[in-house]
Amino acid sequence: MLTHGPMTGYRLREEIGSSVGHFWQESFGQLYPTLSRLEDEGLVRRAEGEGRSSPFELTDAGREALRAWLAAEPESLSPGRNELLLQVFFGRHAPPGVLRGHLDRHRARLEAARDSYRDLERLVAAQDSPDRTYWLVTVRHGLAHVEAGLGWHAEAVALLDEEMP
Amino acid sequence: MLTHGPMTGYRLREEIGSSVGHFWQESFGQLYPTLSRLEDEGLVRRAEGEGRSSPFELTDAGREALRAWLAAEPESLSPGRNELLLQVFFGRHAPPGVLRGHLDRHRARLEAARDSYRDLERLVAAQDSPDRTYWLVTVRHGLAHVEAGLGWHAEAVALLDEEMP
DNA sequence: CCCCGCATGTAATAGGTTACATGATTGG
DNA sequence: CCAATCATGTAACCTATTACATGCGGGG
Repeated sequence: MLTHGPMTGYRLREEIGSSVGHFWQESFGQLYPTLSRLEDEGLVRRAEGEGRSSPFELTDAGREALRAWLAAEPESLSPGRNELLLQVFFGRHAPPGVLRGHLDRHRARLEAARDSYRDLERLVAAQDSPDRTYWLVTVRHGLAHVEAGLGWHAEAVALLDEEMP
Repeated sequence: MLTHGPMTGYRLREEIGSSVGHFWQESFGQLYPTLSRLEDEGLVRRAEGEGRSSPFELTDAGREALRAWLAAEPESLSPGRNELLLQVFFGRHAPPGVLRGHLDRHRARLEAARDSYRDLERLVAAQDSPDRTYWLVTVRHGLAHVEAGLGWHAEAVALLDEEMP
């Protein structure tokens, strides 16, 4: 994230939240110790602090480490846990109507997410930055999955309605 | 999972892996302590052990707890972390071709996952169980998301190829 | 002058995985 | 009889979140 320019840890977290927040997040309890470690390893250094704070900036070694990380095979993301799906799986034992409620509230969350992805898409598409296409691709990922979720919802409701009319 | 019948902890984990494994997984280090806790709480009990092992079975209180959990609002799943997307986001700094390699290997993994979901779908669709529809819905979820991922891959490659022809 | 936002950090805790240790049973 | 599988559990470790503690500076 420091390729965007020198930043304090606090600022860094804001930047993370407003750009890669949909698929990556860091807490302060993680950020500050990590920054110290990176400083020890010579990958970042404290820039001249104008005012009170001391922002961090990338060193040449840091830029090199970034390139190395980009070339490394990404951790194939584990499926993670999805409690809603677990409830669907055992749905036969649920009181009537309960599952439908879970699914409909899920759809509402997906629709809200779709709206915010669309806003973000417009925002990214409009800007003139060398990063533009890369960022757009990550937004399209979010959008594609949210839309898949909405399609699944419709199908799920149809299938389950047959079951218990 | 004990609604399927009494089971040992070992068996339970196998069952988890082969049914809800795509969206939920448990390790032994988690399973055995949890079973002990559930026994203390009176939600499961050790069934008559035919042979060496002592399988667990649901108590009435356990079945009631299952219904209560099914009615509870599911933990809205956190976005999680996706290292591939992070690499795409910072892709401008990557050596040429590297990103494309990551994406193509990702596609191969998705295609393999799609195949195994399709197999599973046939398997579930063919069986005659009161749980059939519920299970099918969870499989369709996996399939929908894998297919969304494949669509995204094609789009991503197209967008990035414009960028660096 | 007081509150809010910027800023840094630590401690407690949670949640989970991996590795280790152990032993019984069974099929080849 | 030996290897693989079934079976149970614990200990170490790791990763990350939450809460807590602290302080500065600027605007109302």
